Amino acid sequence: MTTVGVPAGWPATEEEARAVQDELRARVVLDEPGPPPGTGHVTGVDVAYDDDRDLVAAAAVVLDAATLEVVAEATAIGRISFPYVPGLLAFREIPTVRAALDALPCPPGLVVCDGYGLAHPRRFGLASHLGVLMDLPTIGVAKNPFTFTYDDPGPVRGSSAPLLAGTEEVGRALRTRDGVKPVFVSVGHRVSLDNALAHTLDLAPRYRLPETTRRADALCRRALQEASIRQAPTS
DNA sequence: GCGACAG
DNA sequence: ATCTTGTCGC
Repeated sequence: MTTVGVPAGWPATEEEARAVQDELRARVVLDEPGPPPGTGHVTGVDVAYDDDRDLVAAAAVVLDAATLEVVAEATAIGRISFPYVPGLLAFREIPTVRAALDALPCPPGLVVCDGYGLAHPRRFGLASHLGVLMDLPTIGVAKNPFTFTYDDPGPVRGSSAPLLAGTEEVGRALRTRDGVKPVFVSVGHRVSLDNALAHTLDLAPRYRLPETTRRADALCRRALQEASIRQAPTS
């Protein structure tokens, strides 16, 4: 497990953060299909917070895309680098997530983020931001529609419908389980929307959420617990 | 101005 | 995100 502070030059205000997004947005690559679904490595990343102790725990869990077995995992502990502001989530999560990815013993392959990529007020959500900074193929799978609207997909697993910002399609609502609320998939960096959907469906054969985010979520919570206990031991 | 708003 | 027990259902 590695420890990280707030990076030098990290945005301190919302205005600075938005300016960073407006500049980095130009580097997003949308014309690559990305790794073929079902092959290679797929890595889930997620973060847990302890606002009282100013702690962030991030986890990266690498799965074999064909079997969904865990191949490798890593965690990182950091300081909270930005408050939660809708549209600026990346500034809160990226430093620690990046450290966890750097600590992996193997290449992550496709990275699956808990949140959005293109589906973002300035079309530069967490998945796109992480992808550009680390030059990795990324997608975003979110649990909520954020500010977007969507037509309800058919009731059967695999059905999808456009996720809309006005009339612009910024992602898809994808049903991963029969009759269960869909997840919201958007492209991050260097992956097509069709492949993003195929990956997400492959990664969720049984539960609503992809195994990548389920594994990463469980691991970062464990890491946060251990870090909190270490900082405030019980006597 | 008011309300909504990924995690 | 996080605070949190039991409970309804396959």
